[in-house]
Amino acid sequence: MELNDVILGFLDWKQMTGYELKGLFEKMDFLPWSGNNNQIYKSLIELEKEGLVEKEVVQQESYPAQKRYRATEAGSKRLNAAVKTLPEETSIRNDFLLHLMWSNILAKDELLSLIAAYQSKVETLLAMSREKTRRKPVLPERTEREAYIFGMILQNEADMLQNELNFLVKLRNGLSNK
Amino acid sequence: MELNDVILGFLDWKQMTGYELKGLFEKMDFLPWSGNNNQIYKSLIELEKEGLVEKEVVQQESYPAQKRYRATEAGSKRLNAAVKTLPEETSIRNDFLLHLMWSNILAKDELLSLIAAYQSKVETLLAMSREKTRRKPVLPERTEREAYIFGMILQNEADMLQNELNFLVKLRNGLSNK
DNA sequence: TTAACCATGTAAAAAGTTACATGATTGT
DNA sequence: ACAATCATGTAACTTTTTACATGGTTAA
Repeated sequence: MELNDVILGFLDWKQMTGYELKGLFEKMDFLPWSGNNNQIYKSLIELEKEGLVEKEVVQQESYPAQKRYRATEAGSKRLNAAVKTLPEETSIRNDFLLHLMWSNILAKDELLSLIAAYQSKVETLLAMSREKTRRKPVLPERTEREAYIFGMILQNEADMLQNELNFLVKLRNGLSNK
Repeated sequence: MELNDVILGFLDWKQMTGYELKGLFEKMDFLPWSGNNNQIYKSLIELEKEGLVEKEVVQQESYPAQKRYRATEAGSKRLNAAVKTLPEETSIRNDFLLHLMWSNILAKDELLSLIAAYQSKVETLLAMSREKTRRKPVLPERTEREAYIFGMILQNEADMLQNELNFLVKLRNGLSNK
């Protein structure tokens, strides 16, 4: 699933502008293409050219005109096909492991404080993740099943972080006598 | 830690060629810059220009000449500094979650078979990961501590996959009555 | 004879991030 | 006054992946 497919999913859920999409991408950390993501505007133009979305221009008094997009029939079909493909394997980029890899040049106390520093970073991220799950954003909840699924997706991030913490604890314990 | 720093780590461990480095990057899945990675040659030239590595050209009868690199004093220093920086947060790219996100358009049996298909993929990856850990490649084991650390790094991949499997099982259980 | 290995590199394309650019409005 | 929000886009840059390019050797 690439960026365009995910956008298609949102626009199949409800009509919205590029600006609103940007906000959603920012909030949902499990989506790649985060940060200051203006490729969305380019994608929308592309999707429209392919006939997968259609737009409606809404003039406003005080703000610039909105371009409100929604998925077309063809867009829904394309989304359906994309969802059914076999998901790619999860790719993880763990910078901590790269540090650990060459940590032999560190003294023991330096190594332990590196681990401690990273661990507290992960703990902070976990707390933030839980907080975000608690006051969850507006999510598609068209059915009970969908509501459950989005709950699980939000949960997943915390699971991963907890797993990382477990690893760090194991690591420290193993290091204590070395 | 960027590509050049990781290369520096290898060359601080022992002298080797770009070709050998390529092989190691391919084997170690926790390293980004995998696959057919020829940027290594460019990096080596760059590192040499910066005086962080030095090369020795070894002529061979039947094969092309080898350029054997090793880290310089300055290279070791740079590596040391890089290792001490606070590691970046782990970034995960989970394509399965993107599928799940818009799986509302699937019938229940379609959803379950999507999950099953992905699960068996993860199971295969886990088996492969364990197999790789069993007959581990030549790793730096300059000290007992380093040997332990590389063991843990290899372990980490399996941990992550197992965690993903646990998530999938939880998901299926939760879906059974929806 | 075909694939894998040894050994080096260049080039192009794709994907992703960051910065630039504009400009009114609303809340602290 | 300053930051954040609303709203759209372009441009440049960095990173990563894929393909091209060469050419001998060794093992199944």
